[in-house]
Amino acid sequence: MTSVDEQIALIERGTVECISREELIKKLKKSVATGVPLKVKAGFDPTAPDLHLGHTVLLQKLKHFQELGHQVYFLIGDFTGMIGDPTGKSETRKALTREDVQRNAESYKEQVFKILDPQKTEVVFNSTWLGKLDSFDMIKLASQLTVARMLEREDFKTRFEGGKPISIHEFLYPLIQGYDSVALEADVELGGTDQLFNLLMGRDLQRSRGQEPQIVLTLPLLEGLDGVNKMSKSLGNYIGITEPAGDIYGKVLSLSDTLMFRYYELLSDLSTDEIAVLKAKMEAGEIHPKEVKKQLARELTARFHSREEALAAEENFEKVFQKKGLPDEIPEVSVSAPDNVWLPQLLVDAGLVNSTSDGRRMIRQNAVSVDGEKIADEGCTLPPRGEVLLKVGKRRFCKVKFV
RNA sequence: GGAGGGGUUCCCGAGUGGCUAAAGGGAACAGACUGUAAAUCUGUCGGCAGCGCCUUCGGAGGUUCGAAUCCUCCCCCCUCCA
Repeated sequence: MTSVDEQIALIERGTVECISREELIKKLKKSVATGVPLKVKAGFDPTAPDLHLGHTVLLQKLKHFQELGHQVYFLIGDFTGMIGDPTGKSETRKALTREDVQRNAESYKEQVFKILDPQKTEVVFNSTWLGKLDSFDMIKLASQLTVARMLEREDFKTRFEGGKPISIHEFLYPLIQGYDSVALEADVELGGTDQLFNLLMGRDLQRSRGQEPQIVLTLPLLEGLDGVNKMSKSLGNYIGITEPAGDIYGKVLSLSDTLMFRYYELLSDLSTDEIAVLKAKMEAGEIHPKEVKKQLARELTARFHSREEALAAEENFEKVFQKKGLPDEIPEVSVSAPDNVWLPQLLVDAGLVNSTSDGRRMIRQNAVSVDGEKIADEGCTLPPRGEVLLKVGKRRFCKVKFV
């Protein structure tokens, strides 16, 4: 087994906070001495089976623990998922059924094991123990915390002060998450920096039940493609790990230069020294920033696909965007039409625009081309024969086959 | 339980009877310039087989030639008091 010092070094790499380091050392020493691995917990929301790069920051850290021989508990928060979280008002979130949760869990496993070692990962569901709590237990749990304490949490506080609604059950979330740590007797829990409050809750609850409090490790939140908000599916600023190689590659390349180094720091396997060298060279004008970005794009694409696919994606990318050519794979749509087709309608059928009005706007904006010819007339119609290649803007292509 | 404020198009937010498909900002999209970077400039930003018509302002009714704007009931949110 790796020595305590070496373990600490790997564990601390890239983490924001470790509460507390002394306790962690103590736990590691004990683990080395007894040969008993630490229980490392991380929780995931069952509603989002699409993992993105933001999640991988955490997964990489879990992987580090596995490499050090510890036991990872991948916790799926199905209990909360089945209740249904009403915070996102825009789309009244449906409560998940047992089947949904099960399906999502399978999808999780598939994705997670691209990074984690399935042999050393235990997937657990919090409904296993939370489902057994009765109202009495729940109230008892709730009595352990005051409202003032709750309002210490940044997002609750801002919402409260800003006059935004907070439902009572949202107060229960941190408690429930903390209770998970009690149930698992977790030694370490990982989470994003935004989870700090919830993570600490686990410590409080464990302590109050006579358990040794878990170590809390927080990891930085990865900014999404917009460079402002954290990467999240609902904001649509994410790179999913199951996305096609070309998409991952392209999205990485569209990052801003500043954000690029953030991604290097949080995601790359390069050492901090290597990254510093790259940055210095770029600033000295020895390497073009685009080359630095390409390297990152290759690395990340290869991680979720393969080296070959990453290179193919790069080649394709250059063909399409630098030489304004055509991608290797263009989606194809079959359309049947008795008469000449109005172009805006065809664009809708091909899924390139949302409505004919939208299509007309695009034509007016000189964004539409048919077989490489820019179209200026929104009244344009096409004879329904053979195949045509439609293009809207720079990156929307579709081959339409008339049948 | 009482008093007051509010719910507007993806988001924030103006709009108190016709000039409002609805100001302004943000996001997004397109064009120019680029490195599908940033910044900047320009334009678009409900729908429709086609520019005139249709559907939108929490929901349902009503008044009116005409309603996001007025009335009634309902739903939801916030603040203060108890």
